[in-house]
Amino acid sequence: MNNMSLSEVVHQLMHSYKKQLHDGIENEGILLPVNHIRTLKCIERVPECTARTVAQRMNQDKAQTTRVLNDLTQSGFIQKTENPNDGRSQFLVLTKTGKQLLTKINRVEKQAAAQLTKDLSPKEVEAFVRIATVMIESVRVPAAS
Amino acid sequence: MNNMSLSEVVHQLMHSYKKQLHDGIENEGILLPVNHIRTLKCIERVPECTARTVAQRMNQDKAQTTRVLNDLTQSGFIQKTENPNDGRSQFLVLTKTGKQLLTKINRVEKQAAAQLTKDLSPKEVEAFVRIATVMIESVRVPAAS
DNA sequence: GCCTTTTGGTTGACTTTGTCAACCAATTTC
DNA sequence: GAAATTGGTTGACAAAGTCAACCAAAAGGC
Repeated sequence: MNNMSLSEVVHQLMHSYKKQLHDGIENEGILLPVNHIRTLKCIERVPECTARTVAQRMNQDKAQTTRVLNDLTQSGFIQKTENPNDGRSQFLVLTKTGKQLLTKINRVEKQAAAQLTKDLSPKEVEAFVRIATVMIESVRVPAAS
Repeated sequence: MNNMSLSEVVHQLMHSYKKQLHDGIENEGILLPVNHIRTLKCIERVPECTARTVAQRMNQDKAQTTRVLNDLTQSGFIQKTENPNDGRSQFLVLTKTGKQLLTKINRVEKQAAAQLTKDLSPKEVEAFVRIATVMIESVRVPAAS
């Protein structure tokens, strides 16, 4: 039996998943990197989403977040609108095009996840997500309040 | 509760783990990217290891594998020796320096893994690795025999 | 209220990881 | 023995990530 270490399975799972998702997305004629997709989904899910929100939720460097957001803005998938409470900040809003794209993305991601979990029970998948979340939380630096 | 999707936990776990490992390695005064470390560990574990073996075991593009191996060779951690059975191929051998480095790396990686799994039981960790392996296998393209 | 500190976001420059194509020599296949 | 395949290499590029420096807005402290 191929007995991979924890670190090795995390690497390979990441790679497998990204490839699966990427293949699915290409089949759908979408040319967006995986990270852009994660960002769109974050914006979809979080009310009054800002760049800071995305960076935090995605555990990502703010410089990187800004760049992805700029790409998505230029592609017409999102818009930045003024935050009335903070002049430095902008709310991120999905455009019509962005929403349409996300419909496709959500379908593709469901397929990718289904492919990955086809040999697993729902309980096992749930356990996996729960355990992974515990690991993530165990090393997360708490955001300043 | 923060209910992350499968894809999101995989991303964030990957990121958390790499950062943990990277921090530990930096503390040890080792300046090697995580991928180099994975490669060294692969060479340590597999008898008669070749570039092809590494690429396959790590689910990685052979061009990328070659580059990492060249870096490690130049840094004096491994050596390429002739494969008597195949003129195209070389066996990869850890040098003394490479072995010493791996001793440190194995310690750091153990610490990183311990940190990540500190709130989990051994059973949960084992379940995680098993479930992850099933997912990886579900999308792996079988290597030509 | 003014000065200092912190924060949200941006840009530059760079590293790391990953991918695809084209190539060459060695091996395998038929 | 010629054709196909394979192991490995190099070039060129994209994607993901990091660090530093910067600016304007907000918060904090006196």
